[in-house]
Amino acid sequence: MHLTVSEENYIKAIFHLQEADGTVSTNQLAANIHTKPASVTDMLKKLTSKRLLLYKPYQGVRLSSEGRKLALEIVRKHRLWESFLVDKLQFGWDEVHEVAEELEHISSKKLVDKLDQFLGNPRFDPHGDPIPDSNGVMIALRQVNLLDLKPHTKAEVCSVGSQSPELLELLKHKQILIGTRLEVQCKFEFDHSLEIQLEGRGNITISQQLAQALFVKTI
Amino acid sequence: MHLTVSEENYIKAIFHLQEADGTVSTNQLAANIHTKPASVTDMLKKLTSKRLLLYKPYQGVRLSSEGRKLALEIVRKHRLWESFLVDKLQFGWDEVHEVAEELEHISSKKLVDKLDQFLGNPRFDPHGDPIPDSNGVMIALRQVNLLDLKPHTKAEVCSVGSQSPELLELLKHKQILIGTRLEVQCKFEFDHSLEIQLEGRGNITISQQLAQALFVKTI
DNA sequence: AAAATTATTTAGATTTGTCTAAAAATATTT
DNA sequence: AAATATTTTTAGACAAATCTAAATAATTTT
Repeated sequence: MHLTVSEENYIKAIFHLQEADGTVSTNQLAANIHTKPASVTDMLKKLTSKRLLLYKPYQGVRLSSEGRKLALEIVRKHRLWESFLVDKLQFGWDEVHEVAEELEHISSKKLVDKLDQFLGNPRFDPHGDPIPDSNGVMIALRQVNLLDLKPHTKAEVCSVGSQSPELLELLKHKQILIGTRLEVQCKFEFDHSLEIQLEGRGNITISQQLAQALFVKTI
Repeated sequence: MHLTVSEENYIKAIFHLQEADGTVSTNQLAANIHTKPASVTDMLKKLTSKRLLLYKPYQGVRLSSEGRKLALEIVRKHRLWESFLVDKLQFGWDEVHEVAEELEHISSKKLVDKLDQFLGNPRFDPHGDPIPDSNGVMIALRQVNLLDLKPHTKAEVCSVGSQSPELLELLKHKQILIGTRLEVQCKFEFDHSLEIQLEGRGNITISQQLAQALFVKTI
């Protein structure tokens, strides 16, 4: 099954968007891929006819198992190339994404597997995201430190790093508890503080010290 | 100046074809790129309007200096990636061409230069072809075609004239690779075949077609 | 030099992936 | 539940890169 670069980008975008929702809307995709909804509809029909999507007009779309398999291959390539760029070519971890967006479309399966081996079969990329193995199996990212959470990933607080009264006092004040859902909006290099959105509430700022004490799981 | 993959392939093909002739015909290009002459004409007009070609209808085409500069960038990328695949990922030198055809279109200049450095700034690729430096300067090969080698001159294989799988298969079978040392014993007028002695091995016969595809330097 | 052949270009069609504008379906508000 | 707003799809157009078939230019043969 050979896909064009454009088709691969749709598959990948749907994969990432459906992590959160399960089902992805036409407008969500259009915004993500920087195209118009009409173009998305066309592509959804095309990929559906290739049996890569489960698509009901007006009802949103999900990957078929075949589509999911392809998505994982693309994600694998992306993350392996990012690892290569950072570990071997000394790129900064913040400047590899764009280049990896190009490299992920190189098709040779043999290349990917040899690259994986060359890198020592890394389990995580430079951003901490898990790398699917050559069978398309990706370990679930269970608990990550809130400091390590990527912006715009939805997560749920699942543990705290200490039981100190001072910490609990602060959490109480900010009304953060186990199960609270949130999304990192942005990170500030200067003091490593985060701006996060609490589900159903507004945005708040979290200090480095506080973020370090919170563990979340992506949802 | 951003070029599509297709445009880059035309620039590269013209570069390689004009080495021999100076000027390249529409049919030559069509055969090389596996398209029809009509398609070539369209592309020549397009690339000419971008000032990358010197093209007179019915009179053939050459690269402009701007076009030549771009061609050298593509050749540089191709040969660096081939070096990477062979030296770092342990590909066989006869299986890298196709993958490098894809990798050569990755656009990041920074990537290419870091790759070059990572490889130790190699001067030649695994096929013995010179790699242009980051300023687009490529050293000339003082190499002679095996057909033109005088009998009883010792020489060393330093490049092959094409990357076709058929040729590479034959070389593999005869165990001839870059660096193999040989000496022409005699030439036969009838079919232009050669008898050559491989250093450390015996004598073998080389057809005209094969000799034509091998370039050597005297030692 | 005229005829025949070959090479090249032009004209018009096709596919892919995109777009805008309008229509239709769904969701939300009153 | 009717009106309004939003989302999604359809219809028709466009640019890129290709194709086939026909026309034209250049070259070779007789």
